[in-house]
Amino acid sequence: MLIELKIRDQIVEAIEKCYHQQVDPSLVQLQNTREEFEGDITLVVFPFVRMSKKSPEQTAAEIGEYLQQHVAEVDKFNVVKGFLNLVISSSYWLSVLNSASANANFGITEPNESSKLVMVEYSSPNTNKPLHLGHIRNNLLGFSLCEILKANGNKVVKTNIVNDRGIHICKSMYAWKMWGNGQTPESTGIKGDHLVGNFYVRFDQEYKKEIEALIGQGESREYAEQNAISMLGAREMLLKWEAKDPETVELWTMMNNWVYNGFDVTYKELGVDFDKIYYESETYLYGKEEVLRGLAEGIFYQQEDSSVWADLSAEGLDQKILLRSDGTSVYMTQDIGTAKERFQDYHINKMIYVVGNEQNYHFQVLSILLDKLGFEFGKGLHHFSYGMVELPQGKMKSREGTVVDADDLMAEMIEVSRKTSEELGKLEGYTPEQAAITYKMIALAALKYFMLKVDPKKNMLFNPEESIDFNGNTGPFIQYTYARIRSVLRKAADRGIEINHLIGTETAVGMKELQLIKLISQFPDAVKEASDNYSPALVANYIYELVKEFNQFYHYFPILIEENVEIRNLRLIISENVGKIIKTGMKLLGIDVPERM
RNA sequence: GGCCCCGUAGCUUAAUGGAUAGAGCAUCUGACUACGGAUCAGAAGGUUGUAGGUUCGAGUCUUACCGGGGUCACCA
Repeated sequence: MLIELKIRDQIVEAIEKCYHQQVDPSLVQLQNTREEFEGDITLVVFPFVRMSKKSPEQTAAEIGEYLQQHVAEVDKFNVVKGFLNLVISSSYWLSVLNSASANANFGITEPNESSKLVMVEYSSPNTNKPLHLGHIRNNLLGFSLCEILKANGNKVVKTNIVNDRGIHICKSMYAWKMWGNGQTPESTGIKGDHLVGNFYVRFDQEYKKEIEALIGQGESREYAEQNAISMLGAREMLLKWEAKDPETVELWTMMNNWVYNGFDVTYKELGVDFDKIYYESETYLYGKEEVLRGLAEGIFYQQEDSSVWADLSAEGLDQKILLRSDGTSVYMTQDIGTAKERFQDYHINKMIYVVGNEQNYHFQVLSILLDKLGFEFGKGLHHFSYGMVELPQGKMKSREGTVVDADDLMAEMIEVSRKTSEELGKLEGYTPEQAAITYKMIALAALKYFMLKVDPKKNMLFNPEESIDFNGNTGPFIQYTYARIRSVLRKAADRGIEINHLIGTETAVGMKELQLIKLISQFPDAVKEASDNYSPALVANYIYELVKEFNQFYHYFPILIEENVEIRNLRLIISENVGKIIKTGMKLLGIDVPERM
């Protein structure tokens, strides 16, 4: 808010004039006045009593006096304990509403020539099983973060690195070859990623049986795990794949394509996308030369078995392996390589990894290693670390069948949405296609808002039994408010009411309207804070606050029926702008809003 | 065990070191002949895990402990 800057400056000046002290503007703590007190902006005066050598009350009164005289927008003030509550003139708030109203992109900062280019990596699935609830959180956070960064004037490259190689893929391949009878997505009607996932499960079942059999024959568990025939088969496939054996590569290509086609459907349904997809099969050899360079430069060291390590004890961390004794890369090695590659390919200014908090240590180490290798971006990389999604019975475990599948979850929610909509009968006159689009829009809003409204850093609990609510602090609640606003605006147009978009700054404004205008004025701050703090939840919380306030207003005050034309116009403008912010804000969360629901 | 994160109402959660810890769900009560009741209002529900410390002021910072999770792989 512009007014805050002005007031901050004047407070610094007031203290200089009244108490002859220099104050750092950052010491000036301004906050929104709490609802139970009169005022709009509140100064916390405690930090200044040492300078004034007077009581908090007296200090506040003196600063208030000064502000009232020197800032035209400050109408009056009151003092409660150490808090100076400033009342800002309604004409100021109306001018803020006018400028918000005149700006179709209110709250959004468009990128320009000098904008930073940020690459965000998110999603990053394995190709041996379908996406689940954990991936949903990752995808929604990643997508929303990108939208928020863009809304703050950054250019963004959305990227996804697909883990399409390794022993886990070979397990599915082996199972398909052994027990698949040539099944395909077409022959079975099963979505490709699910079909491949089924074979991954099948592998595990057979493998377990083999282990038990070997133990029954008197072998140790360890031996059995290493020498079960399925495991040997999968390992052989991995070797063949790395040797580029044509038959193995062909099988790998075919099954991966099934998975990609399946993922595409899920991504589309979720509404997320990428500008650039990396495949680990193409990047897994990257990084080795960087590690060898580090070794040559004495940054890393080699053990007798010729494995290469980084010593991070100076940073308070452990030893970290970078190349195996057979000279092959590990995960960390690849990440060093891909990081370098990305900065070269795109000339990005910043790299953000959307990866769960179980990898905090990994990214801490990655940052240090890149820095040691002399890459200036090492220290600047950001691990957007988010918490796990837990079920009532704890962590999701594929072995216990508690994994919540992404496709199933979305389908179930759409079904709930359809039933609710039909019961309420709000979509009469819509074609089945229009109605279907709306059900889906509502279901996804429920899911997305549910996951995005909580602080990304925290673990969250998801209860599939209770499913997700459509009432209260939810996506559909916000959509409903939007639909209502649109309905009012449609009716206004039907009745030939013309909206005058320039409000006279002397218009009489009620308390509730003022409250809403203040909230409207804070939208740009919410967008900025969401970016500064990497938190879509801040946008969600803001929208909820705004919508709750609007619903109260809507309940108590007539809009179209209001007889005073000036007030009616003001209320229409407020409604219009609240609607605009809901739409823009929800877009930042990757959520669409319907005209009717 | 070392390191890291988290403990807020029955449940899910909010709160740049600032005023009486704010919501939603669930429970109970009330409000449609105004513009959409997927709404609104009210009631009840809290020693912010426990005990100290710093501060004019602590859910927030700090120490110890208790409880939960993560991580410390020649896996990714």
